[in-house]
Amino acid sequence: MCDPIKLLIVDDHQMIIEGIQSLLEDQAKVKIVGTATSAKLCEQFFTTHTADIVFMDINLPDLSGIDLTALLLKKYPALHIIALSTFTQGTYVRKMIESGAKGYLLKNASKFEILKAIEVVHSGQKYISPEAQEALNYELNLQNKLPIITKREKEVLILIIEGLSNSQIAEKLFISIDTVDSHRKNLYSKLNVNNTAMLIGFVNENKYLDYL
Amino acid sequence: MCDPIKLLIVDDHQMIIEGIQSLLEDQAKVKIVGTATSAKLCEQFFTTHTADIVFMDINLPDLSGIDLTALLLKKYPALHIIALSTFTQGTYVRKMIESGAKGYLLKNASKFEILKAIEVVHSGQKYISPEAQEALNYELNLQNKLPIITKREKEVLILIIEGLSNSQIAEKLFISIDTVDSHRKNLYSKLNVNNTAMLIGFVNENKYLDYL
DNA sequence: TTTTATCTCACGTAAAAGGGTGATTTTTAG
DNA sequence: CTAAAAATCACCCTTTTACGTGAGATAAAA
Repeated sequence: MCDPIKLLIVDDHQMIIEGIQSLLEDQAKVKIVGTATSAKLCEQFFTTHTADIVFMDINLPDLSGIDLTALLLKKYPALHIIALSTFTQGTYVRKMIESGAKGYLLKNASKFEILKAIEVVHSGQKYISPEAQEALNYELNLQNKLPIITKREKEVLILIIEGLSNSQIAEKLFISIDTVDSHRKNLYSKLNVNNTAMLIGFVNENKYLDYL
Repeated sequence: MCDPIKLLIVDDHQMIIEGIQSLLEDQAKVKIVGTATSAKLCEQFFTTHTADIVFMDINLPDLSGIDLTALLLKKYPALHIIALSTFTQGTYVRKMIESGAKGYLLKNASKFEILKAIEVVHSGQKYISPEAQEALNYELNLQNKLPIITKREKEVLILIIEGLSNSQIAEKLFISIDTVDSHRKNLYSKLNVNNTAMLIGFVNENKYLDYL
């Protein structure tokens, strides 16, 4: 038999850490080599230890699991990171995968599913839980349908949402009011709305700013 | 020594259940008499068993922990329910307490805090974790500070948010445009904003419609 | 290099919003 | 019953949006 898989758990919930430990304690092929309740502690861990697989919570007190994942993989590209989240929201799944996570598990995963994810990911493949996969598909589908706006349009959009008038935006961006007006018109046209309220409504409904 | 405290854990996350069990297994004064991963299973539990304290997750697949708490307490008023949540959001804390929960614990609680909560609540007092208490105070504070708008103003507000113009609103409510304009001005004045975007921003930031 | 997209600006018009003030009627609450 | 609050409407004026059209400059992609 080969060496056990070295697992690091990064989660700020003591209950979750204990839960995973408890679920995996009878598994010889997986060995929990450490736990960390913050991004900082996680980074410290890697200065003196190594791991094969990391269970990564998305909500950490100091840094998001998404950013921490990207950061760790830059330093240690061989790491296999599996996201661990309460949420099925497609945006999270997408961002974790984009950050380089090899797996996505929900916190209501069964012992069986946890083990499966570890094995699949350790073998070099990806494992995304069915619910997360579905949310991701939905997300990607939606994403393709959403209109694309330019960098400048996004800047203007954000300032509009903040309640600035065209003239205030113009002042802030050092451009003419007419230009701001043009961007605004283009936004209305692209997003298929015809006033400020509808514009904001569109952004909120589609969590549009998350895509940009 | 007296009988151990009978604890039921209601949470749809296997990891959390395992975690709590693991944290409490060496405690003689607390005995976990059951676990339930849904509201339905929780209700079934009580048809054949009893418990002193219930750890209640807020997000359950079939029914919210808030509603389940109210429902259980109607049937079994002697129960002591402690909410268990990832979230510090004041709204949740408030609603759980309103539903009759005697405690509020965050899922990153330490073993020590969990035990303390159990003991305090079992003795008949309330235990709310410091962070949750703070969020609750903030919530109640905020609630008192939020301006009060009238029924009609609320109707107009909603239509504004939906993107209708004053004239469209007037048509819909069978009143004059000037009247709609008056309501709009009063809204701006009461909520201390001066354009549509800021109005919507205020509503979103404060989840204002939830209070009305 | 040439096309294409983006960003920029201008002008004009009509509609809507933003703001102030005042007044009547209806409802609600003390 | 009476005072206060809410809902209604009117008018004025200024600013901002909304919509159309056109066009030059620049940067990116084919």
